[in-house]
Amino acid sequence: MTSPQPMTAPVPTGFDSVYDELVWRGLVQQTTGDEALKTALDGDPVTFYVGFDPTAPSLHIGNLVQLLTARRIQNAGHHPLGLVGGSTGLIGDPKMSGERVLNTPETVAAWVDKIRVQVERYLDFGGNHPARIVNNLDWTAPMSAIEFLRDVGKHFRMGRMLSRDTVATRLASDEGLSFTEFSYQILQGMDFLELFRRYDCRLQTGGSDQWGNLVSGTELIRKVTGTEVHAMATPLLTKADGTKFGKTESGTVWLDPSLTSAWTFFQFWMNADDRDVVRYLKVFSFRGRAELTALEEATQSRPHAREAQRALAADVTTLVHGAHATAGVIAASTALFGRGELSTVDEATLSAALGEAGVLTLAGELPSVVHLMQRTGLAASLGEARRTVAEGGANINNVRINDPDHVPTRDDLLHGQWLVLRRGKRSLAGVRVAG
RNA sequence: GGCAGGUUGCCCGAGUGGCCAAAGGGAGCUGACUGUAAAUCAGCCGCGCAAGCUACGGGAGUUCGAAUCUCUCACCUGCCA
Repeated sequence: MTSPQPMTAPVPTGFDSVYDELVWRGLVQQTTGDEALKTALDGDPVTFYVGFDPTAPSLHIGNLVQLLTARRIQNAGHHPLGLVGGSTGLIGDPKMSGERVLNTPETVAAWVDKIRVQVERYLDFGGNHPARIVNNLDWTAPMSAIEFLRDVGKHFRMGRMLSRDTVATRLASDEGLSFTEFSYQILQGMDFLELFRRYDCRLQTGGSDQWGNLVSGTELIRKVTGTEVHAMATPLLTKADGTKFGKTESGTVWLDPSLTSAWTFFQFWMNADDRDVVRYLKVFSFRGRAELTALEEATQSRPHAREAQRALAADVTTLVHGAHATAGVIAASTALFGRGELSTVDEATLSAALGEAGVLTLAGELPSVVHLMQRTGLAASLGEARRTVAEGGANINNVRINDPDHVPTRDDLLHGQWLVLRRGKRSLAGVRVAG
């Protein structure tokens, strides 16, 4: 994260109504009332909130959907509240797959700090309708069990709570469901009520998996105050090939550069399927309707040029990692996936590129190609590296290596110290020979 | 607490004494075709150059030889208390 404030003034979206824009971008799965929500968003500034539980040391690109949706609503003139779940993170939202392991309060507190910083990056804290960060631990921690049960619990009906999809599934499962996790929906409902009281917050947004929790809040507010407030859920992003969005072979795509490098992050978007790329642009890019329509047309008429993928990768990487890192990654990609003119790449670009891909630093005798592949992590074992060589998938400086015992020489070093090691078409690593 | 069934490689799943590093499927990897795409086709897919080593829930046995048989421990499932 190079700057806490990557986004400049709102760009024209091509829409008069932010609600219409959200629908067009495919961000509206379900609301408490489409017409009522549209009217509210087209009117005076509304305070709304979106929450993130600290279940990991970083947010990931699934959470980014929520952050950018909030920013779009803010750009339309509304006040966002970014909530970090200091209390809900201690309890755990029930998952279909089974009971969560509780994290220690120290761990949760540490993650809260990291996630707060990430949330701050995507909202605007200046201007006429600044964002604000809140932590639900602030109002939950001081509350006594008696207050919780009398003032909040009394408004929740067991039938309703038990009918929740996740709850019903878990109760029917072998593992069952703890009272702790069962209570989660009450806590989240309470958050909305509290934010309504403190800030007149009237809208909560979240992923479609949060729908029950969102409604838990609107219902609580109606019962306690008689006021109708809104909730909006975004759909789960899908991939055309049916696999889960947001994962690579090596796992979740995180926003934290120490968990997912800018290079890996960029490649993730660059590799988007033609069938998915326009939908992703609508969700993750701030380009307006006219531009996105042009990119959609480009994908259809000139798919090989992959203009939409380039725009998507550049836009999202810039948002998350900053313009500087993105420029480096683009230079890197152009050089390393180019036509083998590696010698023409200047050392600074090469060094930055390989730095993103991963570098193994060596001194002394150069090892053979299979050892290099194994030590850079391109192959999990020497045997796998040998197989790759036998299959014709091993390259040094864009030259295919057919002998597993091939040892590069000093003459092969680019700029006197670099080797570009590639497995297959996409997996790259750098080797830097010191001394 | 009793009785019955189960625990196999990243996942699912076959295998009931040697021909088992373990069928088949999925995932993954590589090549061809391409566009750092999709689809398709082909090969690969425990570790090791190899000899060999490790592996079928943990441990102990029987046997020339065990994923397969015996004992035991742990966990899961179903039925009965």
